[in-house]
Amino acid sequence: MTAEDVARRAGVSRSAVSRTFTEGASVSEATRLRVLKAASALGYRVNRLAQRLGRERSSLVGVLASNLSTPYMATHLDALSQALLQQNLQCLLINAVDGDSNVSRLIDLILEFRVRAIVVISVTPPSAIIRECVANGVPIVLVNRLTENAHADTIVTDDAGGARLAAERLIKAGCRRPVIVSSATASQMRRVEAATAAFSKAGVDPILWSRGPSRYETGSQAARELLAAHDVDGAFCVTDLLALGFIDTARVAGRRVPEDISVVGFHDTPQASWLSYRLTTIRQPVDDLIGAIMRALQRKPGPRKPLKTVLPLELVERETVRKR
Amino acid sequence: MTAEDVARRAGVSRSAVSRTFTEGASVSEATRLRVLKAASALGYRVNRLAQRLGRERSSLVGVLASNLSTPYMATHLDALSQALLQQNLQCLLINAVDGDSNVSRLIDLILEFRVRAIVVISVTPPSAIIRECVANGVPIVLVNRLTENAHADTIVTDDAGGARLAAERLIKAGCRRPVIVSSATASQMRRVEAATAAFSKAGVDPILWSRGPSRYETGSQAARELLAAHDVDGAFCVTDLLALGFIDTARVAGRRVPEDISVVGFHDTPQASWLSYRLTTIRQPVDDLIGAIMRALQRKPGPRKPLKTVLPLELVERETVRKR
DNA sequence: CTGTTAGCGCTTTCAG
DNA sequence: CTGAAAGCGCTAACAG
Repeated sequence: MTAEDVARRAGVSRSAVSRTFTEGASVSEATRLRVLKAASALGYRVNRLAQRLGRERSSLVGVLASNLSTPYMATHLDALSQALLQQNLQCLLINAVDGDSNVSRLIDLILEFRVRAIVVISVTPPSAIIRECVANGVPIVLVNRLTENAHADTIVTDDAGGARLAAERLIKAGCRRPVIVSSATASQMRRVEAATAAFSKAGVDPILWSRGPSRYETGSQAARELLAAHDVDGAFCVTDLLALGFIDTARVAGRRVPEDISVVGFHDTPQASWLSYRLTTIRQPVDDLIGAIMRALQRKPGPRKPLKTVLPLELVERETVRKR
Repeated sequence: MTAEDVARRAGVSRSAVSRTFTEGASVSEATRLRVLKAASALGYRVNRLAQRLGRERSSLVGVLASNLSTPYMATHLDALSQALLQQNLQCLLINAVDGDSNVSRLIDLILEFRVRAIVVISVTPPSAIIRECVANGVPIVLVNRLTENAHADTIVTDDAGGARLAAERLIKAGCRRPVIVSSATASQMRRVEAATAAFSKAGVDPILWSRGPSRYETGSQAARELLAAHDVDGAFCVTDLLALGFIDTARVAGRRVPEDISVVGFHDTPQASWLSYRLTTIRQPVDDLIGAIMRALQRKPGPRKPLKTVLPLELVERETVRKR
């Protein structure tokens, strides 16, 4: 079913058909109706590929993500894909497997679809490919990736500030022998550094533990190793998932949270508020994040100053830090 | 940058360019190299839209989902999108908001992209639109949606069988006053029915509770209401999320799981194995599910018998059912 | 193996 | 407001 078929059946030209399906084109109500009728009779529907082939901006947005099953990423993707749909944008999802071998190739793949823009979550593309996107007129927005690249739009949450909040809370609770557990990704290391600095400033010297992927089991392993070897009274886990694993195995080992060990997480995923945990954590403002992304996508095409947004984080106080 | 530009620079015809980028086309190594060189110098990349516009099958697969942030859906989507990428298929993701107003419109939207196939998870499209897909030569595969429609490929897990397993386990544990908690979606109701039947067969008459969305909070609410009103000794929650919420608030209310109440979930999401829960549940074989989907996508085009797959489920025994 | 020649389905000037 | 005509970038038959 092509526009031609519809035109023939409606007894008009194919331009007329095109026009009735084009927002704000000039067609008389009469022909519009005839076309519409013919179209629905024939089950015609615009071919977006051919449509895009002409000049118009595509409605496809490439989304490069990874670790989708993680509560944190899942929440993000959910919100993002809903927002995209609402703006009449379609989401071309590429799920990089965790040890993102060649991100460049994946972005390249996305570019082949002549997308309107690319949103990158949870992986870091090399600077060269970013430049290439921009050269191709495809804005690229990096979420929570710090990059030196001056071309990409970047939206980051204030990881350092959040980590500081976490460390300070622990200090205020009287922790003198804290651990910081992370799984060594770039954005996690930023949190580790900032927390370490905050602890130092208060004269306490945290033990650093950093290993493996960002999973519940990793937090679990951290607790097993750390509690056996050290006399720990507080933990900043740079991810809720890590924190939950940590808490559970600490409890299995007979430690009480928060009485014996205070724990602070990061993200405020849904699980953090579950009654078994009531985790004190740092809230990522998902809605603001998505809002910023959408704003970046809405910008007019053409050469523009890249957008640099940083979102503040806040502590959400629940029950895994000792009161005093 | 078009194939034409590359051709000019390499001093060949545009067909030569096309051929070097087509798997298994006949080009001499010499021209292939020259084209490749010119292409990379120019930063050329195939335009998939135009490519598809010709005859060839698209590599786009439409995925219609919803509730992406739910651990269960997140796990699925993660696996599915990885599998697609691995097969060189791209994923056009449409996230229907929960109360899926007009699924038809969304499928229609997907169809506009001339996808190779559509995979539907977690919403149920009307029969009419399914027929339309098939009429358009776009196979549609329905995951865990029972439908009378004879055209769609369907892949379902044996919900009834799984529910029976759950009920039988509870009976074996000696539960005489069980509840079944669900949140009233179609596939959940199938589980409710099968479990009810299994209980009846053993001469026990379960209390049915069915309300709200499939969330942790719903399970929590169920526990609050049911435990206040009835003397419950077992619960089959038709979703892990429901089960987890149920367990947590049961414990807050002073009931011990499994000593006072045995609980069985459904799905075996990652959280089910967390140490705070160790939930006995029914395992959904995600890999098999994905495997079946991919198999459906791989099928040759053209008129074919729809594929009907049903996957068996199994009980995974952990620690929320009383031993005896 | 290679170039030439038609399209694929749609949008968009440009005249009428 | 409407139709005719010229592409958009690519692939595929068809001769050489």
